[in-house]
Amino acid sequence: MAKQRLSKQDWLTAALTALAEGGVGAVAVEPLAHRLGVTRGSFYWHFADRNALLREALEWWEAQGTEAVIERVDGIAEPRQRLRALFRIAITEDPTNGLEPALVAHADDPVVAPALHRVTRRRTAFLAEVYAELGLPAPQARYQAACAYAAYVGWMQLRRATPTALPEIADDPDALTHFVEHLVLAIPDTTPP
Amino acid sequence: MAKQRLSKQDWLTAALTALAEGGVGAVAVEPLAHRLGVTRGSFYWHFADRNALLREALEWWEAQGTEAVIERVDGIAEPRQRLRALFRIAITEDPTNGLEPALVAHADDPVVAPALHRVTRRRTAFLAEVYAELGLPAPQARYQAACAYAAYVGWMQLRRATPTALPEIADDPDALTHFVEHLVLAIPDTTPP
DNA sequence: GGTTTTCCGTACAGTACCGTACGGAAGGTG
DNA sequence: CACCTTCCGTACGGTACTGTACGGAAAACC
Repeated sequence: MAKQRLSKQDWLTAALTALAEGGVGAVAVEPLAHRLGVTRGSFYWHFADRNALLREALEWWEAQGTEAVIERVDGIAEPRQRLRALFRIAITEDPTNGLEPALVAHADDPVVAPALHRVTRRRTAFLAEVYAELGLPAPQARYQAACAYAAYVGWMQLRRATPTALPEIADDPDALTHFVEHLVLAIPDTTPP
Repeated sequence: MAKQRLSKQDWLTAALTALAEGGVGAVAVEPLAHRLGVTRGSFYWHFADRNALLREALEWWEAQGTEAVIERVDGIAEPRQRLRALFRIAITEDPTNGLEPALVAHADDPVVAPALHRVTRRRTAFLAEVYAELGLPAPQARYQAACAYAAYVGWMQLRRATPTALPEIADDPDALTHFVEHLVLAIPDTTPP
């Protein structure tokens, strides 16, 4: 039923799945081999060691989960529509659900840290550009980008961790709309009375 | 220099520190014993096993990090001021920084899941109450509570994971103000044109 | 100050994973 | 069909952790 011979990509996708489910510690050669129906002999032909698998898996995620999405929405002329499309894609089409919390939990890992750093910078920079295009001055645009990205990250996190405790976050389209509009509409004046 | 004899609480705080730093997998008896300057013989007198330590540590965190904060701000009459105080306390006075991402990353853990569930429900319920007090109808209040709590969770997560990639999130008081006001000011009308 | 309780060290299996070395089967190539 | 490359299984040693059993020191009590 399963493939007899595995490719490198098979191991990468399996690693990303395990990473999203059980964190960095779950990216272990023996359990993955067991799940793939082979022995560890297969792994050590494709990869040098466990860290190599982790590094390559993160590089693949970095490309698919960031650059690909940005390219898809970069052609939308109207900034607000561009933001809406971006958030909706990022939230609803996430192929590796729950991967980001797993990475953040091991942000001190020497393999995880660089990938996380690059992705965060790339995404917040893109957001800040759009908010600036909407008329916010540069510092405000960066603040707003940080807020929006934090909200996105937290949303993904809660949806994965506690879907039953927060039912509207899982499958309520109205809640999603509320959330997206909350991110799109930047608040101009924030000085408390 | 270090205490000769340890109490149960010593193990609990050490477990929470390790949990915040290295995730659930880092709550291991032998490394903790080494860090505390004792052997594992000490541990197995205080606790039945590793899961017991994890469970009790989470219960302690649950009480300190949720109920205690809510009680502190519950006396503030003005709802907006109550929200501001709540968020500022939760963000700036978090004693166990980075613990939540570690928990979310192992949300499927049978010990972690119940604690996470209870905390999420308690916090979002409190937020929804305040937003309702601000005039939002019940569903909107719940949506807004979910948004605000997601933003808070993501903020804590980013601050711990990528402080260098997002410098304003770490130690910029203006960014913090922007963020808090972004959460306090609920957006009434969200229908896109 | 002797006894009891509290706490910790030591020693012993047992488990799960890593990485290496090597042999051999499966699959393409001439 | 020989041959060579690609891929995988097996076997070995090593590391790190878990939990248990038991003895003994350190504090507390009267």
